[in-house]
Amino acid sequence: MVHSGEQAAPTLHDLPEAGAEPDHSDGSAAYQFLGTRWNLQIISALLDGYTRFTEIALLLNLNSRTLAERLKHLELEGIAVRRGHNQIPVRVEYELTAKGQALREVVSEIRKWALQADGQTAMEVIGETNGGRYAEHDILRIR
Amino acid sequence: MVHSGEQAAPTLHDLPEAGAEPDHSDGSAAYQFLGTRWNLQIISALLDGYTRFTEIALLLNLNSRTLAERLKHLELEGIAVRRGHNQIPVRVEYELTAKGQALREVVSEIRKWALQADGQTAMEVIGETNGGRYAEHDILRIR
DNA sequence: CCGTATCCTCTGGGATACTG
DNA sequence: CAGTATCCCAGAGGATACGG
Repeated sequence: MVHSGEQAAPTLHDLPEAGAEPDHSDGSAAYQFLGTRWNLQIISALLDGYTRFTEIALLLNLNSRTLAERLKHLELEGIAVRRGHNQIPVRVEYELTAKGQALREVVSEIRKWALQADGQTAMEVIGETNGGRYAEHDILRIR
Repeated sequence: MVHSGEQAAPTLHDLPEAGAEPDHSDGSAAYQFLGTRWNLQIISALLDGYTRFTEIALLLNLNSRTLAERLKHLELEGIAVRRGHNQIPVRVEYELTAKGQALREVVSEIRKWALQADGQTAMEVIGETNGGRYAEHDILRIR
């Protein structure tokens, strides 16, 4: 991408060509989008009120190159908007559009799942380790 | 993977080392997992009752190599189980565990989102195109 | 039918350095 | 601070062929 016009997921908007084969392939654009690395985490961060570029980069420990690309993608999808307050020092804020806010439910469910999944995993671990102590793994952190 | 023990997402189970830096980085394993290409689609397919290997491969237009790897991963995560009926011709079925079934809510929310996202997008498109006809794009297909 | 084994290409994305 | 520009490579994953 860096090479010739960065571009992550097929921009939601796109259809293989009206006359092509009844291709069920690509799977819904939504899955494609949500299934793209970092997108969920970034959205999650935005939902939690993190709006600054650097803030998010630090939070997710994500390099600026990738974050910039993803945010640009979110903008194209109409999921987030960039609001640049031209002042010194530069201050930019990203926030979710209605479409982006609508993902709150999705993220919410994911968090629920992660929690119970953690529980189940913990039980498995407990089963195979002795003592009431948790092993030094299986701690699902939800950002 | 084929090369040296294929392995997609960090197996949910894993922690950078108890004594490491308070690394908030990696983001929850759940996001890592759901944010891995194909996982969501495969789970969605399983939720919809598609249980056969070939069936899923065709449905998602996914090659066997990748599908096999992902399914193996799902098994390791305790999200799906492989049930091999030893008969001729070979017949294998994959089904979700309780942990996997729990993802139904997540998938459900994603579908809802995709639908309304589609609506919003359609409206935008309508706004910039004339006539009541939809442009030949923006058709969100849900797996 | 259900995979595994190879080969091989493409690109995601980290590291690093630099601008406005 | 908020990116952009490069360099660069491990690894995702498609195509193809084969095996139980």
